[in-house]
Amino acid sequence: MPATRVTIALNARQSQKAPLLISASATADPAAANSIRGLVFKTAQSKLRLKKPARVYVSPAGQELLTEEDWKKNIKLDVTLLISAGEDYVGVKKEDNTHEDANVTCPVEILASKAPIESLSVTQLTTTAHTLPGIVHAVGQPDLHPGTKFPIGAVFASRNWIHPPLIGSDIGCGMAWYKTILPRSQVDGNKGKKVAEKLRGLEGAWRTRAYREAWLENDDGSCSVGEQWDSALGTIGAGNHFAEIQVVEESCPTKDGRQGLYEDGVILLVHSGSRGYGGSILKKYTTDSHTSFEESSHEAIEYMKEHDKACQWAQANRDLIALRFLACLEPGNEDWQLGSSDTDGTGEVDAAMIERAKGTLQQRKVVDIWHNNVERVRWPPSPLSSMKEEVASSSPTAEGTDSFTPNDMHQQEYLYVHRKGAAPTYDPHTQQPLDLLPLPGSRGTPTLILKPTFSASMSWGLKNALSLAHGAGRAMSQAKALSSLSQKYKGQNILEPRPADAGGTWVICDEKDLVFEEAPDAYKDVEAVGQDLVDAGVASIVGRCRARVSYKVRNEAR
DNA sequence: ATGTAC
Repeated sequence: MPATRVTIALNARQSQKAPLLISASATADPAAANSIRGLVFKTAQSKLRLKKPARVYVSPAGQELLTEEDWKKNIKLDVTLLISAGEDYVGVKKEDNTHEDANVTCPVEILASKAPIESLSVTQLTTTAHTLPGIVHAVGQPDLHPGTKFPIGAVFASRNWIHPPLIGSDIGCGMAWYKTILPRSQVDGNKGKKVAEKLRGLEGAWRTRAYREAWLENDDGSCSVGEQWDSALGTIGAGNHFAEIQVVEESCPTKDGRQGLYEDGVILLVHSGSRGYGGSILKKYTTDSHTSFEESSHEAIEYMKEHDKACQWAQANRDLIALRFLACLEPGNEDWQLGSSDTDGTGEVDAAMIERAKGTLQQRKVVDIWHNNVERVRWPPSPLSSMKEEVASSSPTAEGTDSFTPNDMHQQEYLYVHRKGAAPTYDPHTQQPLDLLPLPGSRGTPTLILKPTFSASMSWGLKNALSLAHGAGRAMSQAKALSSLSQKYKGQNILEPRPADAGGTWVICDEKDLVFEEAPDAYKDVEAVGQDLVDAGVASIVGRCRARVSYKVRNEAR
């Protein structure tokens, strides 16, 4: 006997609905243990978030299902059941996809001219901006590309509404740069291969549960989220995540001299997120039909708490990945000893060792940003305090635009800036502009060092929604890259530099699909993406780095 | 992206 597919919806709000398969083994008798009624109520609780389902009506007839006969007669393919918390049948409302808080005139900006933009991603950007409740500004960065439903490389600022799907499952994903003390002579050319060989023992869990929990302690307490997810702490993950040893090939110190990257320096770029935890949060709080929360709702508050925890966890994860890499790269440094597996043998957590490693790591850290998160910000952006000087000296013509002056501060409100693959232009903690941030290419292609711009002409960050591109952006879907690039490079090893290319990258990737899915050809030209940011007046390119060793995944058994 | 969901 096949299962029967029906739709259940809230009687009070019929736009909120969910599909339900009723197996043939469920019985019509509402009093039975395996009743259809029980199944419907359970689904209404989990998918429609109706705490106490009480009555069921058939739509559009409005008949209430009470007796076994009622259930038997009415459970048929594609019927819609309206679930009530006790209230009477409210009748059929006209199907209306537009939310009353949707903003059909929401401005949508795409900061690209040189970088190719697929039309599907523009449709996704515009549709999202115009249909989700509360969106007041949407920006497509030059790395914009289509996602399953929502675009990647996009920023959405909303009033009152929080939309977890716009951040996605990898909450807290981002990038951090750390300095190493290696001279470039140790990573250039064929030396890169030797360095790649040293990168071992990085797959799988790091040390013990007790060590992981100790690593997750921070100033605000603990960001441990339970062993189920904590066990992945210190691992890079799959997809576009990586850790990369790079050489700074050009670098222009910024005028305040705080530039943290020096020419010929060897640095480590870590791109990873919250592993399984972020996805579990998205799943826990959203259903197919319930994806947006008003800021004061209980769900929004609980979601934000877990979101913030995932961001902390992801940051601790990047730090631990860096520690594990540094233990391989600088074996003489005792501060990194903690990064390797526990060879002391005692198994006891050495708190002093953790403190020392964290301290030294923070000294090495140049920048760490989240590019998948939601942040509450004052809007419209005002000249940040460090920018006062430039405000004072800005020309009177610029004042005539929609730019903001400190006098207008009281007109600001708080909005939620949702970033899905978009880097912030400032440090959310200090509220100061970032000196630099990475715009990674892919493997052999350069990573640009960006410096965000703040000026009256881009309305102090309104134009780019206080954000920049987070990478080159996909030019091909994973499926397309896999099929076309595995053909193109058939019989070739694209994980080593070509013999003529001394400046190339040694790639560690023991997953054969990933080799092609993440090949440079699958991405846009990072120089075009960077130039679009410059042309839009939102960033300058202050330097370039090149990867020497790019670590994706290693099969240790090999 | 992911201790995926079907």
